[in-house]
Amino acid sequence: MSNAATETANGVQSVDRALRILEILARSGESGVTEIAASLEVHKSTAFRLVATLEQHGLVEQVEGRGKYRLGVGLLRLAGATSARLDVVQEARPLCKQLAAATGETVNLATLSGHSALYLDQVAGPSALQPHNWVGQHIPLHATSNGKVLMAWLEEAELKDLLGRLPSYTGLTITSKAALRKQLEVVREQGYAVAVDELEVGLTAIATPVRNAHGDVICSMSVSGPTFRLPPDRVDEVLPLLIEAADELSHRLGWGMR
Amino acid sequence: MSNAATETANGVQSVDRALRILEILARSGESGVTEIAASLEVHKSTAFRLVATLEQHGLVEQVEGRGKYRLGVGLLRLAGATSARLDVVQEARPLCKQLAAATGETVNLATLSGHSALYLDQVAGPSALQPHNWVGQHIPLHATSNGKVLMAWLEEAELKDLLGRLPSYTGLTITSKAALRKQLEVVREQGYAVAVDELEVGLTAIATPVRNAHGDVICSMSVSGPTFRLPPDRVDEVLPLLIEAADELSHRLGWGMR
DNA sequence: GTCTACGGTTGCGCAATGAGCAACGCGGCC
DNA sequence: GGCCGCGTTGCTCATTGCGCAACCGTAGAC
Repeated sequence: MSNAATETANGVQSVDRALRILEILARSGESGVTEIAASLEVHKSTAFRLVATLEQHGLVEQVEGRGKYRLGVGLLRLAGATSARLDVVQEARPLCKQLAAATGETVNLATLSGHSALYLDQVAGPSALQPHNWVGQHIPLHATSNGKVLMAWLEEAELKDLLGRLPSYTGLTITSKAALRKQLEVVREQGYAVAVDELEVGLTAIATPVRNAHGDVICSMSVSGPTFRLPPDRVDEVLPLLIEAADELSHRLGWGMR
Repeated sequence: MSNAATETANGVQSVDRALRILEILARSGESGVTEIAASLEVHKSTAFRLVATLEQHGLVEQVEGRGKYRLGVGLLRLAGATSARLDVVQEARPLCKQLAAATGETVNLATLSGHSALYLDQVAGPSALQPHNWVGQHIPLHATSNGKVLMAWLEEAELKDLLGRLPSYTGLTITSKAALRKQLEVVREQGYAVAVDELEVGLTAIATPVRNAHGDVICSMSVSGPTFRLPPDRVDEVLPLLIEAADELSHRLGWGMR
């Protein structure tokens, strides 16, 4: 009967709508009820009730009494519980902390998710405030050291699927497929990837693979910081520390035990 | 105040149930459909359909084909969008204000920065005796309640790096590393730190830790005032208020639930 | 200062939709 | 092999969630 427009295979309608509201808010940052209702193609009141229910659970909150809605802190609690059960993150946390302390820079853990890199965890260096929290964000693969590492050990078929458009973010972003493939070759050979000013001018990052018991690359660990603090010779200093930490993590996940 | 307890208030029933499933999974780590249905006091099939809808949006995932369900990485993505705009100071402000009003003393928020404590925010109490504004100032760690809290939960390596010279400011300043370590032990045990006349004669302060979703101590909240207004018995009165405020802040930042 | 418009909020009644039931397939365990 | 427990699915009914329309703030224009 209901040959709905988009993918509405099955599922509970109102729940589906509620979850779409969360996604809308994630994308827009802030939205009003009317705006949400328009996006969902439902009546204002329907959208309002859904939002109200989400609000009761702390997943959304309204900004300043009367006004728009945005995602709430309840999500942080849920996400905390999520990453707590991801054994990789759990296992990695002390290592990341130690690495962050040793290098003074920010350490990230990223994995492949869809067509981009999903940042699983972040430990900031001793600098006062967290630079920019990337946890949960999807970051383009071709412009980051993490992304290069995650792609480098993929099967040809999977890789091909990921290499779509390669948008440019700075003058140094790799935008040609051939050049990227060549890069990945280098990454595979040397066992790590570097990205200098490729995603953002002034941002340098180094990444290495983390393997599970089967030897699959399941995520990548990176150290990143402002380019002026991470010139080539400093990168050479940090690299062994990063590799040591990532190898230790792989080891704890069963890699190399046989 | 504390959510989750009050149910069946109003809102969209199916959405409410779906969100409760998320909370159940956050608490249990993994649950089967039958188990969830029992918790919700609904039929198995109902629980299944709700879970299936959550799964379509990546908020839950089933472990290994046939089996139990757990929270999914989609939550990390949503949480990423949340924490992108999340600012500790901003989140803390109303709580600090309330605490300042309740205690009549000055409330501060401090974090670790290099080798000292950086004061992020300050809300003065209504008293006539206004202390000078510490926001943006770097204050020695070993002579303040905030500093002790910030050090108490550090890794040994990081702590070692911080314990250099311990200059004396008053007759009561802790200047021996052994004594300081002992003090930190106490702080860890009792969950708060006190400093009386250690930085300045006539200045008393109490501080408690604020944690993020991972449980890391990211900053400390303190109440401070002239020692004559904060004798030991008054400290005992203020303490629960401070702890409540700091815990609430931690809660808003995602701590708890595990 | 008044008027208008816009956005969030709420009571009401109908029917769409989500919940319960029961049956099924599939493992694991006696 | 048979039993039991699990997740999963078709069917049916009435619960419940939806659309409507009216309400009530605030904000901006004239």
